[in-house]
Amino acid sequence: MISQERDSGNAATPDVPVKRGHAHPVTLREVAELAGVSTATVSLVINKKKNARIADDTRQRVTQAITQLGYRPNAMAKTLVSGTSKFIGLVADGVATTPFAGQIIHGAQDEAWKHGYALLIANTEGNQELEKDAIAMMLEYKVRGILYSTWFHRPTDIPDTLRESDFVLVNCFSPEPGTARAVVPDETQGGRSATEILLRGGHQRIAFINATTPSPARDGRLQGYKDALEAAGIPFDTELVLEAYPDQEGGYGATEHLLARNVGAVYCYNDRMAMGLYDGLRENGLSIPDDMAVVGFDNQEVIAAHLRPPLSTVSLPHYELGAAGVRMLLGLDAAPLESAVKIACPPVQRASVAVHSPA
Amino acid sequence: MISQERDSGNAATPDVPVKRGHAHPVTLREVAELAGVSTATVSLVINKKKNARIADDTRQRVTQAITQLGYRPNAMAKTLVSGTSKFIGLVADGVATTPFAGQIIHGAQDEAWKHGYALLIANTEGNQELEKDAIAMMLEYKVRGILYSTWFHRPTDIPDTLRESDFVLVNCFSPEPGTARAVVPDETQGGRSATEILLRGGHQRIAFINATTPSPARDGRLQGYKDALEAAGIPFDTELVLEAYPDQEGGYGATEHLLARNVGAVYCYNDRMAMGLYDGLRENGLSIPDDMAVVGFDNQEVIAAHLRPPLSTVSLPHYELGAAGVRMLLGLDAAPLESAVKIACPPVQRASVAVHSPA
DNA sequence: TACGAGTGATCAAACGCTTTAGCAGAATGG
DNA sequence: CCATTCTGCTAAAGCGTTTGATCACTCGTA
Repeated sequence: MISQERDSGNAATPDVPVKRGHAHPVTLREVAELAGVSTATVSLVINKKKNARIADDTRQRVTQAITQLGYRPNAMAKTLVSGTSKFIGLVADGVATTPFAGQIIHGAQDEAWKHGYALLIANTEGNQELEKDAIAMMLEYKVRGILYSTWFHRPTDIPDTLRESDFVLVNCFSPEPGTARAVVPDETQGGRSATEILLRGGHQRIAFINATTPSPARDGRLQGYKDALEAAGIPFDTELVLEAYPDQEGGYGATEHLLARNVGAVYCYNDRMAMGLYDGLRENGLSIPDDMAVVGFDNQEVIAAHLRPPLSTVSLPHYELGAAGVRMLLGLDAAPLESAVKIACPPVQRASVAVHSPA
Repeated sequence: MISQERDSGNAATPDVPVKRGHAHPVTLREVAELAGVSTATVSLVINKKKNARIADDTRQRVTQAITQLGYRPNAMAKTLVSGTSKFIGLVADGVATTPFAGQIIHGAQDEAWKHGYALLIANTEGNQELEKDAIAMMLEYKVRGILYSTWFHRPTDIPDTLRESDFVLVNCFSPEPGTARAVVPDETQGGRSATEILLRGGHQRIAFINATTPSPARDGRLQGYKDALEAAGIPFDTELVLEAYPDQEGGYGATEHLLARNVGAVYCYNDRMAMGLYDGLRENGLSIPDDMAVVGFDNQEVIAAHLRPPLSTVSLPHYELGAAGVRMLLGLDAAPLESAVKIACPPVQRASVAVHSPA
């Protein structure tokens, strides 16, 4: 005990806050006693209450006592008084699992932090039971609100308990419109941007390899493709829309069908398909972007930025989704109930599409 | 008031818990009043105190009141009384950012949940200031302990404030041994396993493309390679160890040097290098695994499982790191101070190495 | 009959903080 | 010189739980 009295080597600086390890935490009262004031005064000083009248001298003594004791407020006690915590809950059905969707966490965390909130996360892996428990836990901790997110963009049912709190759907939306605030990626604009990259590359005959799996992404990305063509005055040709399972194998498998279409450019439903397609094209002795210009979708870093050549694509704005979700929750962004707010999917140009030098 | 008595449209099912939206939350006292008992009794019932004597009849009335009111305990109040919360803090320098390391979150979350804890996460992106604030926040919320994690395996300094709480280093370790509990991947065993995949494939002359960037991984993976060779009675040949920047471009760039070595098998420092190498080999008209057997390291799902052919590799056990970290923190796993606990990197065999049929 | 033991439930303090009403004294004004 | 205002600070209630001490009974037993 005695030997613990001073930190070894610290003897020269006596007024340094004592390292108390896990000892009994310092409370407001102790600070008050040291400063020779009431706890009320200390509280007022700490919270810099605007209309509290505190003598400068007193203020000094208090702050001095605080640092001397190494006082740390007990957030639980605060919350108990105020009724709501500085937590924002994030329940995810797999955000932590899937690679890039972890950005939702990241964006939410950054934005939350910016406003003095901390993130309480729960990964439910789609397990209903877990999900219920997670939400219950968050409610018990009096979270300011809950972000309910999915790892891929889709409609989702809203658990009953979620309604006991403020909440915002992130990367998903309610099938019945008007019942929940939501923020989702703008698939249509994304599809349009992707197609436009190819159009700007001077291509006219552009194929689209869509996913076989039904989803808002599938519909939106196709719509964007159509929109872009229409805007460019190019008639939409059903023949040029293929379908494949949205992964590398799907993209690879689509190669022959693609080649049968006699096109010079292709827009893939996602980067993984594009990656598979790269292999397929290569096996056919075709080079990218000269024989075939390719764009993907998702901007899945590990893939897109490092394929040979690097893949032009469109970003899924996961980070922004998380951040926007938090802002909506806190009422900083408009959050219409009628329909989901759409976040742009910005195009990312890389070498898989050659720049067009108009002859 | 009167008009609120019943939920509109709910008149037929009077005993259903009232949906109270964000109204004043139900407290213990209200439950007690409804049940005609004291709050103490309600508390005892809720917490199923073993040595509390409660009449069955009373117990009934209480539970009935609870569901009728839709009571939810206030975790903050509980925590205030008990002194520590059911939170485990996770501070990460980029776990949420980098794709597969999100698994640390996932593993920690699952394990924490299993023991009744929730995860409080903070992504510091390496920002010291943020980090300090994050830890402070966690301390204020009286977390049970903190997991301090890094997105790649490395030595790390331990922030002072961290010591005010229980903590475990995850995927990193203290440069001064004996000062902190830690859990890290077993790079050496991983390197050995990777090499063994090739050895089992019947290869004798095996190159290793190591990273140029110094790190425990670089050292460990090399050591494992040496160990495996030694165990197989193959002399270590410095010539066969190349170095490159650990990404796709690095792997690609290493191709020619590799080919100059006249080897039939190569073990890459990571999957990204292997991915680049695939391109390089292909351009040289070589096929995998016939002309060159390849193994990687990391088992980065998006890449490894979907290259053509799929890549044999070794898993970085991020999920397990997170889970083990939590177990250590809670004292469920042994957690020596002297040195970091090593978690196995299990090999994952895929088609990039042909099975050896001994002649 | 009275006593100890058991039973079922309550009392009240404590957890650490915020906040409002209000008090004592100093300064100001008429 | 007294009334008023201002200044600086405190007392105390309250936030929703937990928990050890206690209490009012009812039995069985000596």
